[in-house]
Amino acid sequence: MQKELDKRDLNVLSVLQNEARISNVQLAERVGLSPAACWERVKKLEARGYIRRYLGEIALEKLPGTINFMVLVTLKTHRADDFIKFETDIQKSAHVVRCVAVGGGFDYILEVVVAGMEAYKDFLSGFLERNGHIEKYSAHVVTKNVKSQSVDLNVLFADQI
Amino acid sequence: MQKELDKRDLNVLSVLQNEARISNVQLAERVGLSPAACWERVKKLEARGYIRRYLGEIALEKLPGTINFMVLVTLKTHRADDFIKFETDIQKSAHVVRCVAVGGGFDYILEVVVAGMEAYKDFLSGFLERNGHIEKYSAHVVTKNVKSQSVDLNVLFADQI
DNA sequence: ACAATTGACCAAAGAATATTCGGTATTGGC
DNA sequence: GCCAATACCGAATATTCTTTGGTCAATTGT
Repeated sequence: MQKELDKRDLNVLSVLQNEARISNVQLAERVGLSPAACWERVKKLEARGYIRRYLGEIALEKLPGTINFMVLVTLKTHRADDFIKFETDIQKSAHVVRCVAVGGGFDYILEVVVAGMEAYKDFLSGFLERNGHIEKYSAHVVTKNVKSQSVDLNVLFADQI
Repeated sequence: MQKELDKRDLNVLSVLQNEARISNVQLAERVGLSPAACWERVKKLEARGYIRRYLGEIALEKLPGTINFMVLVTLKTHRADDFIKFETDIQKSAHVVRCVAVGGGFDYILEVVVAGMEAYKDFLSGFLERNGHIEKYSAHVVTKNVKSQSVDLNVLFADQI
């Protein structure tokens, strides 16, 4: 199995990234392959882990009463064990939709979705306060979704395409 | 056209959110509808704007040299015009994949993807420094993608389902 | 150099799916 | 009661998926 992605692979990824429900026939046309060859490539990209999954972007703000907020978290202690414990807790919470570990000033950035003010308070007092590992946090309600798009692979790897 | 989402709509959204490429036949089975009825529902949900689009989640960290980072931004001034200008700039940058406006302490949180150290520095010095509206910012390199999942609509609206 | 192997590709075909269409039942006004 | 609107189903056609077998070119081992 080859190690790198060629131009066509990047092309396939680039299309699927933005139009996950495109038919294989159309995708094949776009990248200049026969449907069968294209299908093989997609399956391989999936198998090799370049495509994690396909998801529908739901307009959560249209659902009544949802509150979206970001939380910056600093842990008390920074041993490997502390990180693991915190991250397992995060995985369990259905309200945390995203969590990245970051460098510089604090440790994690979370994105959280709840279904109302009550759930919002419950999350902060319940989940965060009860978690013994957290030194401090700051919660920031999302007031507007300014932008949410995929990386343009053609821009990102302009030199390789 | 009805205003609310019924139990089945939430069900459909819940499935499509996580498995955007599921076949309509299988989706119909899961939500207990005929394929035709299910198809109509999906099309309506799309037309009503509850489903924004379908996207493939690409494992960017597997692509060679990509750097992912978050930026917290505070604007100098806070008139409506300042926000608009900043947001238009954001829309133009292919490297900014996400931007939310937030309350509490600072104004925006950005998520940025670049293809190497050089592009990273270029972004900070170029895009951010040159933008006259920014008072201060802090950049935080993402060291680990701890979690990235969709909201569980069944949990979020447990009472309504 | 030269098989043998491998991988990517294509065309074709059968299986499965999407999408359209007509028709029925239920609902909510009027 | 009656009409219109809506949600649904089953069936039919158009399109697609997925498999299969075979060609070709590049790669590998000898």
